[in-house]
Amino acid sequence: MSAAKAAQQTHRVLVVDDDPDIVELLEYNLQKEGYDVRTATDGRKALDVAKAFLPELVLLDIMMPQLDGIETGRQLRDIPELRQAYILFLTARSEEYSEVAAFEIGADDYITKPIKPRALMSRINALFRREAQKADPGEKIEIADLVINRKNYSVNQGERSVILPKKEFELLFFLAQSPNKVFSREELLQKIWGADIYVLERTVDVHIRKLREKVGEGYIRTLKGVGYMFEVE
Amino acid sequence: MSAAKAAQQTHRVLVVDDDPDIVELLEYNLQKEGYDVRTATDGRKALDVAKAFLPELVLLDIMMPQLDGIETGRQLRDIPELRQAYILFLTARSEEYSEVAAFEIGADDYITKPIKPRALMSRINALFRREAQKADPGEKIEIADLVINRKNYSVNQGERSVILPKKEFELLFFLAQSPNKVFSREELLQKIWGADIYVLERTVDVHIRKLREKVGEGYIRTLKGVGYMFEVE
DNA sequence: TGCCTTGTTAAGTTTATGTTAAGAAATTAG
DNA sequence: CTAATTTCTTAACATAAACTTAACAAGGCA
Repeated sequence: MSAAKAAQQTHRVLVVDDDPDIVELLEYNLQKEGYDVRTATDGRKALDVAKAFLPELVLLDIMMPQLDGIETGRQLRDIPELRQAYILFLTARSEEYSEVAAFEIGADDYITKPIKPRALMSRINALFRREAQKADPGEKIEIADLVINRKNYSVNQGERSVILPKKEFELLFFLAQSPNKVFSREELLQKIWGADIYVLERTVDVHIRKLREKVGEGYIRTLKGVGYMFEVE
Repeated sequence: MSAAKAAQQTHRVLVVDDDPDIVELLEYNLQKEGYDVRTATDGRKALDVAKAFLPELVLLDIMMPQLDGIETGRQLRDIPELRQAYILFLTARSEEYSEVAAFEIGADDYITKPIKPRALMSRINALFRREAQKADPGEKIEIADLVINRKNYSVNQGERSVILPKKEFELLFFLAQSPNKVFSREELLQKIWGADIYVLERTVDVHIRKLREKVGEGYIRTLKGVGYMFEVE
C-alpha cells in the first residue's frame, strides 16, 4: 500500500554511504516503495547530487572517508533549498559517534546498522505520511442536504447513509469541496487518481454515474464540453 | 493543594537526566506534589528502573551520553506496559533536537530548559488530571450486542462468551472504541502493535479474519483500499 | 440530419482482501 | 531448563469487490 500512496506524489530520497552494498540495498527497497532515489558514495558527491536533485530526505552514513556524515550534513544544511529536508543518519551500533553533533546540525533521527529494510521503510513512510497529514483538508463537508464524512467514507442524507467505495468517495469529496466550480475530467484525474496514473477520461463518467445512482441526481451537474461540478443553491 | 489531590492516587514518575542537579530539582518538586518518584542518570539505568517501576510518566532528557533520550524513549516503548505511558522530553532551548524522531516514538510533549519548577509541576498535574477525566475507555465497552471487557480479555454475546488472544482482543477493543471510523492498517499497527514494531500490514487481515470467525461477521467492515472499521447501527 | 458529447450498461481486468496453512515466536506446563 | 502449547507472523493461493474499458444509446446543437 505504501507504494501506491507514495506514487501519488513521489518523494525524492538521496542515499549516501561509502559501502556500495548498503547503497544498493537501500536503493532497491526505496524504489520498491515508489520513491525517487539517487545515490552517492561519498560526501562530496552527495553534495553535488543534492544541489541538483533537492532531495526531501537524505540517508547519510556517519562514517565515511574524506567528508564524514556530520560534516556532509552540515554542508547540506547550507544549501537553502535543503533547509527543510529530513536527514537520517546511519550508524553502526558500536560506533562511538557524536550524537550531539548529529542533532546539532538538525538530524531528524538516526538508524543503527545493521539495517532492517522493512523497519526502515516503515519509518520513512511514516515520516512522509505525517508530512502529508499536515496539509490535510477537512474531515467532513456539510453541503446541501448531504454530510460527507471521511471518517467512514460515508454520505448521509438525513436518515439514509451510504458508504461509498474509495474512488467514488474521493470524487464526491473533491467536487463538494469547491461547490459550483467546474472541473474538467483531466483535472479530476490529476487530483484524485494522481499525476502519474493514466486511465481514460471516460472513467470519470462511470464514477459520476454511480454517484448519481447512490446519492441522487440533484447534486452533480454536467457542463457539456467542460466537465462536472457540484451544484448547490 | 495538588499534593492532597495527587495523594488520592499516587502516580509514578521516572526522571532521567545525566545532570544530577536537575534530577534532584525535579525529584524534590515532584515528591512535594505527592508523586512517587524514581530517578536515573542515563538511558540504560532508566530502562532497568522502568521495567520494574512501570512509571506512568517519564521525564527524559534528550541529550545524554551513552543512550540518548530518543533511543531511550524508543526502547521504553518496547516495554508493553509502558506503551500507554507519557513521555515528556527535556531539551535545552538552543538544542537542535529532533522533533520528528521524538514524536515518532510517541512523545507527548517537551519542555525546554531552563526548567521552571512551578510551571512544570502545573503541567504535570494537568496531565494526570486530564487522564483522570478521560471517559475511562479503560475496562469495558458495550456495543451492539457485545460486551468487551479487558478484565479477562473476553467478549460476551448474550450467552456466549469468548476469550480472545491478546492481539485479537486489542484490535477489537481499539476498533470498538471508535465505532464507525475507518482505520488504515498502518494506523492500527501503530496504535496496537506500537510505533517501532514492524510487521507486515497483512498481519492485520489475519487477526481480523480470526475475530470475525470468533465473534461473527457483522461487526467489522472492510473498506477496500482504506482499512477496517467497527460498524454499528 | 449528422456530428459530438455524455449516459448507461455490461463485460473484462486489476487489485485488495479473504482464507488457509506452515513456520516462528512467545507462553505455559512439566 | 526443556518440552508442549498457544499465539503471532508470514506466505501462498483463492475470491470478490472495485475499477476500467468498451460498446451502444440518447441527447443536443450546428
